[in-house]
This record gives sequence, C-alpha cells and structure tokens, in this order.
Amino acid sequence: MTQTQKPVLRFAPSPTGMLHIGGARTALFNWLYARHTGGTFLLRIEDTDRERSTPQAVAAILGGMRWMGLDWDGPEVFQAARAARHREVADALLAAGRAYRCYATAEELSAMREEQKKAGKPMRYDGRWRNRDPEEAPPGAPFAVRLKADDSGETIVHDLVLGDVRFANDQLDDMVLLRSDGSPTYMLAVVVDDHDMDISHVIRGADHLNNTPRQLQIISAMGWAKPAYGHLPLINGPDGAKLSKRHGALAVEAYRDMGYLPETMRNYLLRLGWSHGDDEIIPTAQAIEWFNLESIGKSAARMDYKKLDNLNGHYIRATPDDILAAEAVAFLERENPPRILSTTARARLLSAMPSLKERAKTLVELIQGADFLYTDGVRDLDAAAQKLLPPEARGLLAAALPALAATDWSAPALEAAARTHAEAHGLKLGQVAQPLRAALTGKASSPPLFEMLALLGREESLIRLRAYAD
RNA sequence: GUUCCCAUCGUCUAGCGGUUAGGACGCGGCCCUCUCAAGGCUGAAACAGGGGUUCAAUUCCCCUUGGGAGCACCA
Repeated sequence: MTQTQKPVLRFAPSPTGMLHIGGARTALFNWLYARHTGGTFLLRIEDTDRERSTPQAVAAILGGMRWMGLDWDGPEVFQAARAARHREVADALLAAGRAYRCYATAEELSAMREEQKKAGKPMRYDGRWRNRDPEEAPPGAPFAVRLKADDSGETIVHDLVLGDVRFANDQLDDMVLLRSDGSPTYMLAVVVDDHDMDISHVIRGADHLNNTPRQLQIISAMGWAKPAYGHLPLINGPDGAKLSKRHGALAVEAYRDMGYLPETMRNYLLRLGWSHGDDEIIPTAQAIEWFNLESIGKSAARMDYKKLDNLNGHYIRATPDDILAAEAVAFLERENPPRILSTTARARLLSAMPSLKERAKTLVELIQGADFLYTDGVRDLDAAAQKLLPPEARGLLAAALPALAATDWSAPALEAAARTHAEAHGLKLGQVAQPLRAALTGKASSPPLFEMLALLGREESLIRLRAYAD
C-alpha cells in the first residue's frame, strides 16, 4: 500500500456514551505520537450501530477532546456515512470467494450457542453455510455475509506494546461482515476505513486485542497492507475492578467540573502506562518531545485520585494568576444560579491569587477557600472557626482591635501591630491571629491573615472583626 | 467454560543477569510557621508462589495462583 513516510494515527470512539478516562488516554497517546512524529491525527466516529449512537454522544466526545486540548487534523469522519464503500468491499470478498452468504437465523444461531455452552464447547459459529451449496438457500430469504476465514495455521499480531501474540486460526470463526439488512459490521468497517484513511498505526485499548487477528484476516483477504498495532492496557477503578460510573468512567468534562486542569489530565493520563525514567511532572510540550511507543507499559493501571490531586496542585501553582483568576470567575459563573462577581471582587481574587493557588488542589477548592474575598459583610463561621471564637477569644479580639485600627492598614503594619499587642499581653501571635482569622474569613485556615486584612481594606475588615468582638 | 493479555512498595512506576531494588503519590516524624498549604530533611513500605536455565536471577523459560479482556447480525 502507499506507505506515507509520516505516521497516520486515529482515535475511533463509538458515540454510544461519554468520552471517559480510558478513551481519553487512548486519544492522548495517539495524539502524542502523531505530534511527536509530525504525523497526522485523525478522528473517526464509529457510529455503525445506528440504534445506540446519538448526536449527544458525538457532541460530548468532541467537547471532551477539545477540553483535553487534543486537536485532530481534518474533519472528523463518520463511519456510517461510508456504508456503501463497506458493502463494496464485502461484495468484492464475495466475488473473490473469500466470503459467503449465511442464511442462518438469529434463533438458529442462539440455539447453536446454547448447545455449545451446554456441551462445554467454545462458542463460535460452526460454519454451517460455509461450504453449503447456495442453491440450497431458501429463496428470497435474508442472508448475512460472512468472511471465509482461514481455518488452519495461525495469525500473529506483532503488537507494538505486547510483542508477538499468536492466535490459532481454528479458533477464529467466520465473522459477519454484512448483516442481513445489508449494513456493515464494525469488524468490516474498521478495516476498510483504516485502509482507506491510510492509517499506519492502530493504537487502541487492549479490549480490541482479540479482534485483531480477525481484522488481519480481512486485510489479507483483500490483499491490503497491514497497519502496525499497539494495544494499550486498560485502566481500572481505584479498587482494581473495571471502571464504572462510580469511579472514573466519568465524562472527561466531569473532571473539569471537579476543578482539574486539562494539563493535569494530560500529564496524569500519560503517566498511567507510560514512563520516562523517574520523571513525574511532564508538561505537554515535554511529553510531545519525549513520547514513544516503546515505553508504554504492559500492565493495567488504576486511577489514583490522590495523585491526581497532587499533580493538579502543581499545575495550579504553575498557572499564571490572571489565567487562574479568569478560570475561577468562569467557574463561578457556571454555577446555578450563576454568580456574577463585582469588579472589586475580581480584583481581590486576582491580588490574592498567589496565596490562594498555593493551597488549592482543585479549582473548586480554590473557589471555596476564597469566598470571603468575593462576598462582603459579616461572616458565618464554619465549625472550625466557631471553635476559635469562644467568649475569651472574642475578648482578645476586642482588645486587639484598637491597635490594629490605629495602623495605616498595610500588611506589614498590621502584622507589627499584632505582634506588639501580643507581646505586651504575654500572648503568642497565633493566639491573637486565629480569632482574627476566624472573624475575617469565617474559617480556621486561610491565606496569610495580614495580607488578607490589607486586601479587604480597613472598612470591610473592621465590619467583620467587630461583629465577633465583645 | 474457552482464547488472549498482565503480575516490583497500598497506588503509579524505574529496572532491560551482578543495584544497599530507585523515584512519585499517600502515610509517620522533624524543620519552617499567624492557620492551612507549599517547601526542606527523614522513616516505614515491594520483586505473588514453585520449579528450571545460569557462576549469578526482580530480570530469561515453564507451571501454579491471582487479576483483566474477548468469545454478538455491539463497537
């Protein structure tokens, strides 16, 4: 086949659900390899299952890809639109004697499987129409087209990540190419499309490994060139079991809503199954430079949210303040009902960002910890803050107020005043600072207190502090 | 059941015959400190089991065990 010098990769999800973490990683690896080699990355929507494919799912997949920052080259290909070409190939196979018509009915086939199962035999098509004279066909009856697969020898998959995997041909049955309604099956469609799209590398989930020898047989029946295959180990949930809705089989956009950054997701997913020595923090630009197929691991991995959090914290800290502030604002505006921030609130958020981002693992956490900056007035105390403001503490707070009020209300001056006041009364700074923090922010922990006092300004700060001083 | 894949700390992993088995997350301790983080130092923590091959196996081979995936006129 016309083997272009540059690799051509593809991501081929079926639009029957969201783009989840496993699909996202498959897409990422394909994308990275294409970008690393200067090749092409195509997107093909495998919607041959008309019953289960939905436009919503297509939109969700495209949206997920965009959010992940995985851009594809050229327009996306819809597989169902190519059905005529798939049928053409099936007809060619039929004409060449490499496929045949099978008149077995669905009931007949399920009865066959029942029997095989009962007899403890492997369940596969028994080839009942393989060598039968077409003359015997019930006239006008619907038929499926099956591949006349090799029934001896073996098919070897030279897998890029797993190495050579051998399958004995006598255990591969004659799969359906065209359903009795004339529609092509996935098995036929992938092969034809990969060929027509000039795909050089098929990098997909390991759940497809067992399909590969069958696809290889179609390819050889057509006399086409084989693409290189690489099967990625699957991702399991935190408990080692299959990914489920509960833990990880979430749409990638759910990760956005949980406050993770796309860069975090790319780095995390990359490290799930691929490594470069001891390196952990691998920004995308570096990943493109380093990515290779040889370093893909063979074993399945599990999701680890703790590590995801840690990585996200890293990338949050590495993100410029103005971008982060804009993200935070966008997040708040996406709330229901949307929270629209005043100019003052935005300015505060931006000024406090260096301190805020230092202590947030997710955007959600960042926003929650900053509410005292974008809402005004006396605070409601959370449980921990209440503990910091028993009557004695309120007395201390009241006693400290005049000293603070007398300063020029800058962070250094406020801190100096608080220290002097504490020393004069034989108190530690913390004993004075904690009640102040609780009254000012409503929380027991916050960015540096004196910075926050300065940021909120004298008037707003005193309103909050006086409310808990007596 | 059957076919195929996988197997190093709890988790993600480095290792590609000879290492005090390394790193990261998480966990414990210490330092820093107005809180929480961040940061620094530090501790505990792994080669699933059994046979081979070899002067030497975490590393190569086989078996067992344990996980996982496929076995549709789904993709």
